[in-house]
Amino acid sequence: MSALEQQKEKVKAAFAEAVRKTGLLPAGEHADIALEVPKEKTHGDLATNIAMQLTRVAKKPPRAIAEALTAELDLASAGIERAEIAGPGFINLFLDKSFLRDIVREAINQGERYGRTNAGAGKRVQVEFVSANPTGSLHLGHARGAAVGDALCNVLDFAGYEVQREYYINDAGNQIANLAKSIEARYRQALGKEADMPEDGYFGEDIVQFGRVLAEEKGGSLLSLPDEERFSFFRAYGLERELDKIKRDLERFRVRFDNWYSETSLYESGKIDEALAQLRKNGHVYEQEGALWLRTTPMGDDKDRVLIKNDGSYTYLLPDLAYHLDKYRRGFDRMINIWGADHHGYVPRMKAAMEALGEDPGKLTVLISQMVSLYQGGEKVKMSKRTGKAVTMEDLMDEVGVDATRYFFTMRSTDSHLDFDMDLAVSQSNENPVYYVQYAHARICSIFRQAAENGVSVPAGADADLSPLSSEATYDLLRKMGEFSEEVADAALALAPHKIVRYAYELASEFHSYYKAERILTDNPKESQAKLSLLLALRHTFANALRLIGVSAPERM
RNA sequence: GUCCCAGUAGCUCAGCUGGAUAGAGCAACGGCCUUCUAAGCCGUCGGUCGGGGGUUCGAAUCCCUCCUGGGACGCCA
Repeated sequence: MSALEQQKEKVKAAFAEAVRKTGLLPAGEHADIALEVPKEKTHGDLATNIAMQLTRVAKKPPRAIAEALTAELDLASAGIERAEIAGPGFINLFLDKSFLRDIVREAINQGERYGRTNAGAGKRVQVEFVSANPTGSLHLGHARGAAVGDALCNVLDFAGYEVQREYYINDAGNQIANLAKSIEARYRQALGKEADMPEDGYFGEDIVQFGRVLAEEKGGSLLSLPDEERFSFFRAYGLERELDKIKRDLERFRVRFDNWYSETSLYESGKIDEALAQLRKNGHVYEQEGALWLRTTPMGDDKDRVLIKNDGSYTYLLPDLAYHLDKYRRGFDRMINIWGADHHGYVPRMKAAMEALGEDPGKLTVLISQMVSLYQGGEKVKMSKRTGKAVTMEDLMDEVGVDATRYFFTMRSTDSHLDFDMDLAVSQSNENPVYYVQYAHARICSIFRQAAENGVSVPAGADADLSPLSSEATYDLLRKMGEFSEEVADAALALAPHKIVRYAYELASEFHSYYKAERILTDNPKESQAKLSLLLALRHTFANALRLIGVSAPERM
């Protein structure tokens, strides 16, 4: 439990006792005492609205309840210096500040673990994200999904969940056939022959390259292969290279998956047939017009869905629901999917399918990663899927860099449309929030270097005398620093990694103000040591927060 | 037509599990470098929280309704 949480527990216990003494609640009932850190400093270190919450049961005006409570409150046991009643009935608490200094020791002792919580209690969570078809380069939308998904996993892990990152590879079905046909067409074109691209072909530059390379390496020899053999050659060739490219892009983006799950393996292991049998057994399928349907409407879907087309082939849904059933069977407490906005209409049918399979759809959460609009030079960058002209993840990493890209993609809530301003992301100016946060970390490191140059020892542990840390500016900074683990728990609960980005920014803001207000390396060695300890604690906090969102913490800038 | 997301300061967005005078960055304006990085700090200006109704001691937050923008509605994936 963090220093701040411990302090809160003490205050809660004191209030619980006060509630009992006043007899405001019937015996045996317990009030849920909510404590918050007020936005306004004049409202104290902690505040509670308990008096307002109790109005209904106690049948008294909130301020009267607040007075009764504060009269019974044991201030000393909870480290409270004074309690004030304010506004409609808030009780504002001004605390003995020693708990703030405890935060410094806590952060130094825990180091790269500072901020960890056990909110998740070791529950097993699986997060499936990106899962782009291996038919072309990862683009903008995938990059956002990758940034958000990885940050979310980091946050969940930090909040005490056991996390598995998974990528579902759609390496079966139509789109792969189209990939093979597209490569063949480009290959023929590279040989100088007439060849039309398939209707739903892939028009990316990468495919053109494959054709060229093959024409160079193999000449026209592939054309003499039997149809089936030729097709499977192009298929395997494309799949391997596209998947390889995806893995390289993600690696460079600092995203690693624990498991790459192949759609083809579902066919081979018989899991599709199993799922189908389960659906039949539960009585949720029927035949109509030569196709096999899943009855999803009773579970809230708009219409029933086809599982097997009248030509005998599977729709996307069938392997996909078999895949999700397999996830359930693997025993996760919770499964989270991150899907692009264009797939949001798919959510109800997947949930319905899970219900039809007899599983609890509540264990599956689909986060929708909303659309991204790219802006450059004040203009919206236009893209065309048809011609394969789109800004790829690789382009972004080349032009903007991994740090800024990840920061920008994570800084907004996942389900909000995102305007990505490339000029801002690359600008080395005070407008760029990435640098603002990274600079805070670099600044601390710089002070440590300065200290070393001056022959001042930089504390390695948490044993310095911290009593000199007693200014208002210091307290402001410590308050923010102490909230870290609660922010982590909050972000995990809300599946909202952008909260960590905001937190890091706010902490940086507090630090920059503090830096301006107080000199660290002073003539007073005791003071300098205490302040260097504070900075050491802070450095851990910045490093940890940045690590959660996948952004580097540079030592100099 | 149905469903999803969004509508908060000039711009981009937080806040939305109900709480105090609605926050931040940018932009605009005005200050701060003899001292640990000015990629920084301090201040000023700026809002009928899309409109209307309801629930509540209390609504940006919950409910209903309407309007606007974006997206999805295939035996494609």
